[in-house]
Amino acid sequence: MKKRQVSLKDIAKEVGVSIATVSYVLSKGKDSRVSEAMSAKIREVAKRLNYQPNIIAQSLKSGTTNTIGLILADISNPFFANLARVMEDEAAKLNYTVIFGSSDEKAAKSRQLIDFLSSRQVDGFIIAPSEGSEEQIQYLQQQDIPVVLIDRFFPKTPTDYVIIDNYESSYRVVKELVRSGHQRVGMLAYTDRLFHMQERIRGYKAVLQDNGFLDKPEHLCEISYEDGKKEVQEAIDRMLAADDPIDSIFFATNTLAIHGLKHLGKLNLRVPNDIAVVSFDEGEAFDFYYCPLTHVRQPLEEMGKAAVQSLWNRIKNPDIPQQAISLPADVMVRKSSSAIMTK
Amino acid sequence: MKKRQVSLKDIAKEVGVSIATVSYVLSKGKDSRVSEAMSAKIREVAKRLNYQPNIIAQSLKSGTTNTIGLILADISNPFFANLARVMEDEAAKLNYTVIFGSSDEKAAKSRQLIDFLSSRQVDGFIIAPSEGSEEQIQYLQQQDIPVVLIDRFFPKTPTDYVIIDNYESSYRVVKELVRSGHQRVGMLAYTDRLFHMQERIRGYKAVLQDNGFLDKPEHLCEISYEDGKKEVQEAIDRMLAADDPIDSIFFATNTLAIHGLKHLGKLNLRVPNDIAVVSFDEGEAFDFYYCPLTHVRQPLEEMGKAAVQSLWNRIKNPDIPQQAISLPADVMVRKSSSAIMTK
DNA sequence: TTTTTTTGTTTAAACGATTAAGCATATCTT
DNA sequence: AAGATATGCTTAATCGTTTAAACAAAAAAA
Repeated sequence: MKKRQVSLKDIAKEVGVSIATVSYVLSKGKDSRVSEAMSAKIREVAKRLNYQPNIIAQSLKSGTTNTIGLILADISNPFFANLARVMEDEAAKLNYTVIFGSSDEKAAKSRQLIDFLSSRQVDGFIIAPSEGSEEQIQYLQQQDIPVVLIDRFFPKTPTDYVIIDNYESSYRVVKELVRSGHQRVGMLAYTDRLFHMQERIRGYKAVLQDNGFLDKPEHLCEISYEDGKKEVQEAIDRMLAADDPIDSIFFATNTLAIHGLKHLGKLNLRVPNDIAVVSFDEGEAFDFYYCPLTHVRQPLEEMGKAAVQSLWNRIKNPDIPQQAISLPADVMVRKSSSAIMTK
Repeated sequence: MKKRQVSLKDIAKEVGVSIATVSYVLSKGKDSRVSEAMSAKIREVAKRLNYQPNIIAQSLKSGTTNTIGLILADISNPFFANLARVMEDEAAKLNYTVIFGSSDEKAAKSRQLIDFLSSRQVDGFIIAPSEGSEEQIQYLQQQDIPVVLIDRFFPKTPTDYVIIDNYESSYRVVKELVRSGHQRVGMLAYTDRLFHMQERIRGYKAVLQDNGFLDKPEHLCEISYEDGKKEVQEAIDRMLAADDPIDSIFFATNTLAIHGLKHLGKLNLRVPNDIAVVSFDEGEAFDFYYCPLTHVRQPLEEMGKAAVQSLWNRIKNPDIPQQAISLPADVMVRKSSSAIMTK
């Protein structure tokens, strides 16, 4: 059986003093009124018995757990894994632990996670909210449980959040394609109503509009999360076989880009000569792609830090006004968006 | 301020009954002796007030938290991120939560994490132990805290663990190089004394030995975790500039491979014609490498599941004999290890 | 010397849940 | 009808910690 941890009681018994005295020494240190001799003795015994305070008990007493609930779409997605790592470190600096869960972009799973983490009494949440989770966020707010959204947010539900300007970034990266002479830009997006995705789409459309291109609905394909790979393949096939085939693609996320680029490879299409490509996000994977990718670089480090800081702020200071943090994202121009070579 | 959660007390007051009665109804259900009428009423009120049991309090009472402490080298490394994801799901099935931390292969960080998670009263640990953490593991065992090691283990410290046969896998993947005619195989490993790494090195050496090649120490380069990228570059440069330059490289981990392949690219060396390559692990990244990589495929899914199951087993059943699980790994033969083309 | 203040420690309640034991009533046995 | 058993609920202890309040003894002030 697991050995019972050493408790204040054990120390108290050993020293021959009350539990309270031990607690004062060990938790208050200098500014308790316990005599120096007694303090020293208690500390010595505590050390000898290897006392470790039971955080569960402390939490029950204090009503605070020094724990952050982190809900992401999928921890195995490098975008989220990297974010998680940044947050882990940042939280540790503030003496917080992170408990995470993957929602798989499903509102039901998100709901489960929120309930679960709530009952574990997390002090606050950092959430990349999935579609349909808006009421869940509102619920947390009604309960006055601190929440910071990351990557996405709900325009109609004011919260603290940390994002990048998706419209702007999208606009700029798609414009790269147009600037290098591409006229029939296709876009692959996920079929969700989340603001970040809609903004990326809006950015894409704005570029077309501003350059006098027709907005062809068949050039914008929305992909489900469930069967992304297959749908991406079909969408690309469709856009290439159309009367008016695309000459370039904008991938709205890293996962879409990964599926898409693999498929282009299978079709023996070369980037950028046969088809140009731009994408959101980056990753080790793209570093190995034969053609360096023009992409939107999200400042993961800053986003993660800002989210943790913002949450910490709200926890310590529940009544400050809501803080919307929009960080600048860089558009990294590489070869994949360059001009079509005339053969 | 954060609203206090609804407790049994609140329900008891509302219904006009004792806390115990409420507890019996809500936790024991059918087999309590509370009358059906009373039960129904209590359940109704609980629902109306949206009662969520306080897991912290339950944990304090039960001495069990349904929480697993997971210590990995780095959650942003895809190998570990994928493992983490598998474990998260598997743990959830058993009604366990995962709290993770990244050790960065440092014993000191590992020690901190263990202390930290212990004081949070995790029910057990799954650890990919870093070099120098052997006594930490022994300590946990002395405390009868369940531990399962993953990816690595300590031969002198018997524990439950889940690994693959690193010697065998290494042997087989290096043999691929030799089989296709390579005679001067270099190896990049991390400079740690951990068993998995030593086994991979042993496998490599065994292939050389079995094929009558001299064991050239300068063909085996050990890289530190701190400055991996630079050291990999230097090591490759050195091995190529030697009197007896290598014609192929075995990368002992995915991170080494990533650094190494990028450097080969910079040197304008083509795989496999200029230099052949085999590696441990896989990843999205390698899918985009121009030359499909011969590699050892670790069964992440099975490893993660086995580790969680094994830990669960030990938690529920502290006295069963230790279980060493060694899973088979596949060697995926691809183009990167193929024969040198004579030009 | 008496009163006040300071010092050093203990008592006891609390956090929210669980559960053995207790205690009435009600129902069953003979 | 008396004793046994079953039913339905409450009391109280417990997990490990914190902390206000109480208290006794010592030191300082009057």
